[in-house]
Amino acid sequence: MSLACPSARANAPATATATAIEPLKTRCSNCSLRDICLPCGMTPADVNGLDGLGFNRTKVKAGQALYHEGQAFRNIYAVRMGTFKSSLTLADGREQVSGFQMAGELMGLDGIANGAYASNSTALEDTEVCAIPYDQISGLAATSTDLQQAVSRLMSREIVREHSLMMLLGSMNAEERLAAFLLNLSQRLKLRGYSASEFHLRMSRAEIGSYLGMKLETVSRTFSAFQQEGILEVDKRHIRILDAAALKRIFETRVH
Amino acid sequence: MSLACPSARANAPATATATAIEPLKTRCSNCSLRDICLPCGMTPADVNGLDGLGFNRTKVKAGQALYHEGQAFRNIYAVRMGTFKSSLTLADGREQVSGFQMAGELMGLDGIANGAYASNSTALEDTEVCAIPYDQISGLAATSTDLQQAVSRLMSREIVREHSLMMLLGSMNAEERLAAFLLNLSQRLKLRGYSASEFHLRMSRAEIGSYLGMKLETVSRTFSAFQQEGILEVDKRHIRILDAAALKRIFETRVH
DNA sequence: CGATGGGTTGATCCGTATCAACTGAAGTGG
DNA sequence: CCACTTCAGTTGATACGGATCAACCCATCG
Repeated sequence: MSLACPSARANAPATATATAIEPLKTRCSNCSLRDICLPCGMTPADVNGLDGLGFNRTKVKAGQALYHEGQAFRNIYAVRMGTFKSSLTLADGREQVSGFQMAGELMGLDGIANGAYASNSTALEDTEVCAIPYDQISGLAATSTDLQQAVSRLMSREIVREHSLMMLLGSMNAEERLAAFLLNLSQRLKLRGYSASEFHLRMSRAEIGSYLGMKLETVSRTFSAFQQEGILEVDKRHIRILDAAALKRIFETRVH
Repeated sequence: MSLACPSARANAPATATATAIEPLKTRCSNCSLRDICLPCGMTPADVNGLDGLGFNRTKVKAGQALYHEGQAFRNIYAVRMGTFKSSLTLADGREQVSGFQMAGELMGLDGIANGAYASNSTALEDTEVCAIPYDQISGLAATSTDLQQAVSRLMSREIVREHSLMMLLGSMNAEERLAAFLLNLSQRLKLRGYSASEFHLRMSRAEIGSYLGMKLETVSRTFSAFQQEGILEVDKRHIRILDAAALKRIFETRVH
């Protein structure tokens, strides 16, 4: 529902787990993601300030971690390409997925609080990120109210996003959860120029289930139910939304 | 688990719903909450900067709203005294409680994203808050890296807090949820100099249930179960923790 | 003194978890 | 190139935790 507005560029010291390739510095001002990433809403002058930093671009292969819980916090990351999942590790070793990030979205903001990342970030496919050194960004923020506001807005947005997820987890049933999830994905893909009605899921049923607070079998069954009702066409991870209005109705009714 | 660190002082324009009384300006530097509120971690010099702003103190009576969803965002609020609940309004009018705030904790950070509060804040008892005008604070932040960092840290902390709540809602059963809730309360009360083992709940069973994603009857039953197991002594809203270790075990096992 | 609201407890029902069997696709090694 | 394994996903049968419905207690308040 909210437009994310994170950053995308390249050039920063590689983190422990990420493979640092292509140490080319990318500039925000001519990045294709500039309108949905960090510079979103900033004046051209301030975006030029960001250019001066020149962020490192890093590739992360499918299945690899960008950072881990507890690892020292250095960078905020902006997704340039591909999809990530954020997760927490439970006491018994199982993982709880806390979000999925796509192009233009920021990751790692939870590391500011304690100087260490509070979650894991894992690539769901071959990806590319901009590493944004936090000390540089906050140094620059001291001279640019604009940038400072942009970062604050992004963090606030993350808080709002989590609010609505809590609402979902606290008060919706399986169908409502999956409907909300699909509508959210659809909307974010659309914002990035992809089809809103037909797409490929980058995450497994188990990951969707973990994120939505339900078991993978229930996710699978709910997909099947939607298909039976003519709302979706589902073939493994390929999804086509046939009746978006019905999905919205399910989501908005939010009975239960 | 994380120490909150919001602000407490007084003197700002009253918001629509709050009763503006005592327009005395409070100073952070000699506020008793200074170590757990906004100035936490700041240098004395920067705290003096905050003093210069002189925040308005506002009283909010039990049951009254401090702000509503959609209302124009002006201030961040720091609880000085009493307890608040934050909530979202669902499509069907029911409310979903998203948090409880006590002395030293900040409210309203979700308003930065879109210039309007994204949640409601309601006093659970007679309370007092410091209204911190956001434009003043961000103006001052431009000159003080310290303050800017403090605000960022606080927002990040809020993100981390919500992460763990999502974890709770996504993967814990009724007993684990209530155990986690009680331990968290206990710990926050202790941090504020109150007893960690005996306290008075400011919220109803229904509010606890909404927050934890369960029905009020289930909350009540779970309290009874804990009492039967000798873990708690429960008399309406008066709680005494008899076996904190057992509570921790329930919370940490996090089976399910 | 009746009304109201918060809380407890019991009986029952339903949604989702759990366990299990199966399919198909992809990867591995002889 | 084909058995074999492995993994994601689907589907069925059953179990169980918590929701729901309902009755009741108690304190507060007009």
